[in-house]
Amino acid sequence: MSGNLGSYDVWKPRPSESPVTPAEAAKTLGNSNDRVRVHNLSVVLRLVHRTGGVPRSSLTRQTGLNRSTVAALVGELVERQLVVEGEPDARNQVGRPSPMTLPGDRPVGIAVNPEIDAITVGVVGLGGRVLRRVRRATAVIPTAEQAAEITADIVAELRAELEPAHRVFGIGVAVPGLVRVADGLVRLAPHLGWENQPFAAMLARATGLPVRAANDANLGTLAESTFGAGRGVSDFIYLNGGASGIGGGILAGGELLFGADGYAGELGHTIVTRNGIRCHCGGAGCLETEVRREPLLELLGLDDADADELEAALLASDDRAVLAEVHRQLDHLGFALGNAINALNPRLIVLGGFLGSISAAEPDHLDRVVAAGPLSAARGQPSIVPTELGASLLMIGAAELALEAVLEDPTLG
Amino acid sequence: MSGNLGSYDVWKPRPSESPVTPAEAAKTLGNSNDRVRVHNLSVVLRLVHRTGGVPRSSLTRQTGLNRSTVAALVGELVERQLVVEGEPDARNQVGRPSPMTLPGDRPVGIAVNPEIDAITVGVVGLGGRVLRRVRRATAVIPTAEQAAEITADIVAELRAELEPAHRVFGIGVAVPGLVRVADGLVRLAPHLGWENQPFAAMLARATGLPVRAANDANLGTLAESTFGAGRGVSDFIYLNGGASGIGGGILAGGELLFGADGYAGELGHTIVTRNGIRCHCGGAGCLETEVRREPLLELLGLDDADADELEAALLASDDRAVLAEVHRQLDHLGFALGNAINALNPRLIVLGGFLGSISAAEPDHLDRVVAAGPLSAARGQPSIVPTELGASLLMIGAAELALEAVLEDPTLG
DNA sequence: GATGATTTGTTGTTCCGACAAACATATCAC
DNA sequence: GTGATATGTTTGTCGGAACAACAAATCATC
Repeated sequence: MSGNLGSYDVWKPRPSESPVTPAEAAKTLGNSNDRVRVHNLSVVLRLVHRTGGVPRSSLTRQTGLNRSTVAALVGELVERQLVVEGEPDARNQVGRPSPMTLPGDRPVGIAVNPEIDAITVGVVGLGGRVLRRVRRATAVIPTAEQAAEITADIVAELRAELEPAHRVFGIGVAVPGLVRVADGLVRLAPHLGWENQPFAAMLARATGLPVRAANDANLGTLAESTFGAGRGVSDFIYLNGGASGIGGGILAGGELLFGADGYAGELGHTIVTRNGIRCHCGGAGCLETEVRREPLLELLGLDDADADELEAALLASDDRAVLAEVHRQLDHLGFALGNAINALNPRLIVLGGFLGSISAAEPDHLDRVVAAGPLSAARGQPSIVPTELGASLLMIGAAELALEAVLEDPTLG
Repeated sequence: MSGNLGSYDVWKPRPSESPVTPAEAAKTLGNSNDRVRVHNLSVVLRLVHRTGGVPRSSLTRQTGLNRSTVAALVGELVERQLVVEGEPDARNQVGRPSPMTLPGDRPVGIAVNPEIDAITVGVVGLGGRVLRRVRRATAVIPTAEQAAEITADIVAELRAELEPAHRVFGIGVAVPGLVRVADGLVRLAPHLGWENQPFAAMLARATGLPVRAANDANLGTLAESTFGAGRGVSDFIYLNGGASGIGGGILAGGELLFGADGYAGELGHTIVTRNGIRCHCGGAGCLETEVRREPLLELLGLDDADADELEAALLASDDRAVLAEVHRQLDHLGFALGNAINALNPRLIVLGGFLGSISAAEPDHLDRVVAAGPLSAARGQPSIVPTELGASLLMIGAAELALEAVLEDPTLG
């Protein structure tokens, strides 16, 4: 129940009783002291990563480990170029100053986000720092093969620049669709027109780097959890409204919820009305068929607008039809959120994209709808807040997937 | 990523970056080797607990630990009377026979389930074995104070019988309502008429034992996960239909999902229709106002019936009105499940109580409804199965809560 | 600005637990 | 019976974290 090596962590026994395969068992051979070491290195590195830099004394407190142990751990991480020690924080406090432990510049992860009109590739260092960002427009919607090829080209160029000063630990892909996280198969990405495309495998072959893939909104959730509005919150729901629909992710018990295959969090396809419009997904009356950006843009007489522009236009408008549409959409959103809150009891709801815009346009409406939901009086309301991370959200989230390997086992470095 | 001390387990870093209080940090003092030991003891004990007994050689394989280490661990557990070694399994296999490691009889947890007309208390040993079960009927619906008093009386009687042969490690309470798991406050138990009753604290004071409390359906989920239909499945949804409504629980990533306060899994209050009947919970059109046992009993001309009798009656009936009502209820159930599946991507749905009955009466109907849901073609269907644990479900689940302390730290024993 | 209190970094030692190797034992197959 | 195989048992080794004692750097106070 309490921490193991430092209160910062808890052992959680794997719950399944699935027999361990010989291959799996073989992986666990070796000295257990090594494991303890790896774990403690991981704990320290994650703390530095998440905070972007902390005094070493703070690491000692937060991990509960001995001063000398933390010194040794940080020393090893410095040697592996995963962290650097910096000048002590200038603060008014008695006692010997403690050197800052900062994320190192060397380790980076590559983030990839294929879209219908472009492929974006980013280079992200520890601490969620986006170092580079390349957006390559495509003439047509790329096939998975084309996307892998284009991405591999960009990655090759970036590596030529980056290495050997930096070390690329892997690639994380944020896919607008259903992704089987186990092997990175894109089961269905409707807007890209991809179905059953082993995109992670393609990209791994083309680049020689380890590749992991997941749903874009799930990775957005991860990013918000580590660096954004969800920092320090162990249970929240993230919902993002984009041009291609509504994506979502669930953080539960401090863990991103993937579900059995990685398809969890598809709150955009929550059915919000029994006799609604048919959705491409096979259902009808999905949240994302009822709550869309287009009707709002049309009513506002806008051609195109990003979330900020849309929000400004909504706030400036006093058109009754606009207000009615905003209310209609917020009602649907509130319905979906109400049921999700009921199932998940989150502490927080984070809204991104145009969902943030319509919520900001009528700040109290959504709260009221949610408050009218089941059990809300007894349970209490989660706060509803906008995203904190802007354009870099997906880059950070996807890179997190790539950097996870070093964060979990810093001796890889 | 892989296991630490034995592949059976994974370290999971605590995700929140909340600063560790000095008190918390103090708890983690001490030799880290102790921690490793405690964890490995815990792993072995849990394996024995879950399986009800395994050869020691199997423990070696499953944990990935060294033979000699496992021998030492089992030895310590035997010394602490948490497990016993038995005769080797008679099997046709070369090699020296390995002694069976069986759950010890000494450690027990006490399970409590307050209901509107009775309080049930059970004594459960490791391996989910229900040793005793006392049901004390009450003339009126008990208040929290009364329930605590009655329970304390029963517990005192049981302890007089049990001790010192057995050792009671704590009390787990399954409450039909919203329970704040952190401190066992019963936030709202509508049928009992309890509101903001610190039931766990009351019972702890009255018995002197550590008490934990949680929602009954959540504990049912835990029981099904450890010993029932959900064994070995890391992502499933459990839904139970009882006389007082519909309760649910979610197992996600191998962990019971409690949410921010412990109110997660309230799928009985999923809103399934926009203009439905008002529910006591404050919402309207909740699943449990639309899907109820009473209309079925009425149509069948039954006065009262348990799940099995209801199921038999449903299967025997050829009344059109009955069928229509079953379909109506399954449609609502399918709607709620469809949205939950969409959010959580479970591998399995476990139905208990009369929900299992109506599903069994029309086996394909629910599957069809769920299959028509959003993204179901791409995602694939979870299987829908009935519960495996019968009357002992809540006893086992609640006791699990009590035994969790020893399972987590066997050196307490 | 010296002095003491306080906090933290540094160094050498100790202790504990898991592993490894060698041996012992019990079963199966022939 | 004999060999192969798997597992229990015993003893020694090794690694990592804790601990203690000391050193260093800051603040507070006079």
